[in-house]
Parts: sequence; structure tokens; C-alpha cells
Amino acid sequence: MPRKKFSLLYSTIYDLVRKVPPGYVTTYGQIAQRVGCTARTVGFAMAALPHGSNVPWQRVINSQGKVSPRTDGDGNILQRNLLEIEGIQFDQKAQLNLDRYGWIFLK
DNA sequence: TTGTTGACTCTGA
DNA sequence: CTCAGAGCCAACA
Repeated sequence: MPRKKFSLLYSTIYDLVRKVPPGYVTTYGQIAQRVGCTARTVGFAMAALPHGSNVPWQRVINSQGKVSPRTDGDGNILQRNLLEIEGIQFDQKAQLNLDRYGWIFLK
């Protein structure tokens, strides 16, 4: 089982992402504000996430309501595909409605 | 400790 | 998809 091989900050971020239910999404900025860091750091944490983890990384998108393109490859295509499977629909601009799909973390 | 890099966000034009 | 520039924090060499 995945052990604590991540820093406390990363673990906190991942734990937060795990609370997002299927069919909903959250933004880097929301997580950043919740854990007390910047959006870049959250994105960096997602990039460091190993493939096959129990973290629904696909539910994390940018403030524009779109999937952020990665430098690595076409993982964003997969991400969008996974979200559509969960019932999230994108419009013609490849964006989704955060008012409807955005998840608000409970305090 | 310094410099580089990154799945971001905001603002101005 | 409007586009470009600056700010921001953490990981890594």
C-alpha cells in the first residue's frame, strides 16, 4: 500500500483531492487556498503523482474550467475522457461549467 | 544557498 | 479558447 513517501504538504493535497466525489471537479486555486500554498505548487504536486495511485487527479482542473495540458504528453486527453465517463460534459470550447460541476470543500 | 522549472492565476490591453 | 507578462511556492541539482 502506498506509504508516506510524499511530504506533508503533498499528502495533504492528495487527501483533499480524494474527497472530491465522482461527477465533480475542483480547481488548483481552491486546493491551494485550502492547504495554504499557491496554485503552482498544487500543479507540481499533481505532476509528482505516480500513475496508478488512489488519487482522482483527473478531477483537478485549472480556474478556466479546462484541463491543463501537460508537458509530458497527451495525458490531458485521458483526463478529459475520464471526466466524461463520470458524467461531466464539456462544451465546444473544451470547457466545463464550474458552477455546476465545481466541488466546494466542507470545512 | 542559488538557479531552474512547472498539470497555475490574475491583470491589463 | 484573446494574448502576453508578472507573481507565486516548492522540489531538485
